[in-house]
Amino acid sequence: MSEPDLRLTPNQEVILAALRLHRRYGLEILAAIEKSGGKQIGFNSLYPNLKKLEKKGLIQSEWGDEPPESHSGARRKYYRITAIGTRALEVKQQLLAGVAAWIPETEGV
Amino acid sequence: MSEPDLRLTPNQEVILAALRLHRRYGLEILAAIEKSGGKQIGFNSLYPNLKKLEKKGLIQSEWGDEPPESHSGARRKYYRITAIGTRALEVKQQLLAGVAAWIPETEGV
DNA sequence: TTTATATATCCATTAATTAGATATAATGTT
DNA sequence: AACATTATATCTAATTAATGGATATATAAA
Repeated sequence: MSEPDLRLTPNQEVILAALRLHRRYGLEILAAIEKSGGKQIGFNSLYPNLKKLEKKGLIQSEWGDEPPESHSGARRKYYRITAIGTRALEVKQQLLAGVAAWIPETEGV
Repeated sequence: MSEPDLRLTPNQEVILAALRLHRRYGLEILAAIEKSGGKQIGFNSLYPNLKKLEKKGLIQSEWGDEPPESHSGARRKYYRITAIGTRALEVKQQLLAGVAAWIPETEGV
C-alpha cells in the first residue's frame, strides 16, 4: 500500500519539468532545456528516460497528427505529463522545502 | 570566465536544501531528511557529499563550541550554506521553472 | 566498561550518465 | 533519383554516483 517510487534522476526531473505546462515532442524538450540554460542532455539520454517515465506512469505519449505541411521531417511523438508526474514534481519541491524548515524536537542546549 | 559548475547530484541537492535556512551538524541533516519524508540517505553518503560540497564552496563547516553538558557524545561539526550554495539552489529552481515555461520561437503550424 | 552520539573512511555492487555511433522513417529540395 | 533535414530509437563503452555493510576513532554519560 505504500506509494510508488516517485523519485527522479536529475535528467528525468528536468525532462518532466519541461512537460509540466505544455505537451512537447522529444527534440522540443531538448530545446527547452538548452535554451533555459540547463546542461545539455543528448537524445541518447532523452529517449530512454522518456521510456522510463512513461513506464512509471509519469507521462503519456501520442503520435502527432499535424498536417504534412506543418513541418518537414519525420512524425513527432508528443509527450504530456500525467497527474502522477505532476505529483512527483510536487513531492520533490515539498521535500526541499521541508528539509530546509525542519527543526529538531529536542534542541541540544 | 564561465560560471563554476553548480550542478548537484540528488543527494547533494537535498543535503544543501537542509542547510538553506539553518546551520546543522551531520546527523541533524539526516534527521531533517528522514523526518521530511525523503528517502533515507546513509552517513556513508552524507560525509563524502559534505566534503564535496565544501570543496566546491557551497557550504562551510566549523566545529561546535557547545558546552559539554549540552549533549552527550562526540563533538559536532556544524555546516552552513554559502552564498554560492544558495545560488546553486536558485539556479536549479530557475531551470525547472524555465524549461516548463519556454515556448519555441517558430511554432510548427 | 558499556552505551550513545558523532565524524569519517573503505569496499563491492548497482545504477545513472555520457559520448559516440548507427538505424530507420518521413518530408521537402535539388 | 539523390540529398538534406527533422525526428525517433537503440547500442556500446567509459565514467560517475549511489548503496549497503563494515570498520575506526572520539567524546561523554551511566
